[in-house]
Amino acid sequence: MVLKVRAKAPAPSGCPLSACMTLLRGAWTPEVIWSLSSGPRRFSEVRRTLPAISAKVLSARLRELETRCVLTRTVMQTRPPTVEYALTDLGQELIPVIRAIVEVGSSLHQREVQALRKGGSDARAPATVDYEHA
Amino acid sequence: MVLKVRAKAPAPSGCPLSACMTLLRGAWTPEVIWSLSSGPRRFSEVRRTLPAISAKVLSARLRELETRCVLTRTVMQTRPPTVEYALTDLGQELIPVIRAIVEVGSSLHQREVQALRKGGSDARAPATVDYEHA
DNA sequence: GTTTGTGGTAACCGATGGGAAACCGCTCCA
DNA sequence: TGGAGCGGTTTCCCATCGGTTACCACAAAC
Repeated sequence: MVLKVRAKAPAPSGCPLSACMTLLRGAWTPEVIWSLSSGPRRFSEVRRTLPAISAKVLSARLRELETRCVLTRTVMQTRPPTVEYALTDLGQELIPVIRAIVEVGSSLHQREVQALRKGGSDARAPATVDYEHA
Repeated sequence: MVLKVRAKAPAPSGCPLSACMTLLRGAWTPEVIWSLSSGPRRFSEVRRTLPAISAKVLSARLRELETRCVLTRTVMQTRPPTVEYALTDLGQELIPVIRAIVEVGSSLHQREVQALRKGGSDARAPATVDYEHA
């Protein structure tokens, strides 16, 4: 039995685009960061702001973001102990990215509204143009 | 056999964050958009700028981005026929997002360099702080 | 006449992802 | 005595994702 050699690198490593995207990868990741952008929150607080996320995924995201130095996890000496998650400096750097994403998302929503007003049935027509002359 | 009802919506739909992230989802998606940001390119040109992407995935991404109105696909009447991909207005709107991502990626790289200079062995230490007093 | 380049598609297949549900110890409160 | 809330973990399972390989037609170039 010989180990299969991976013919293509999983990530171009040198690329800053892929480097940052690994921080944002995975379901709910931007939402979790966004939820912490207004200040530190506890597990159940984040969960309440993101009602559709499952505990497992939220737990996994928080762990990953911690190991990637995007946020810190602080166990408070209370009874019962509570845990607080807060963005690091690196996490704060991601806020402009997410803000930019939200902006495009909003403009996307406005496009849809306008498309609906205009009639809507051809709003989703394929964008392909066939046989344009060169 | 009863169809399982999806108890949780796959996307919070109203959220502009998720709305925009669906445009960026999937391996290589930001890279492909980035590759087209400097002007229209043909299939094989994009492939050359992204040597590690497979034809299948590039093809899939281009199709998806077309149906999502991020780019247009134009078949040129040449021999042999060539196909040109270009960003739409919506695609152009994504450029600032990707630029922001690249910026964080670069700063990430600088952090790594600094961490290596400082000694590096503890650069990857867990960020958890235990037992902080409330 | 074989290779190169053009722009893909189809089948296969292992890895990963994420949802659902069950479960955990602990403490406060009724 | 028994919830309810805290902050998760574990297991199961299915869907999807993405890489690999093979293949297509056509034309120009070597």
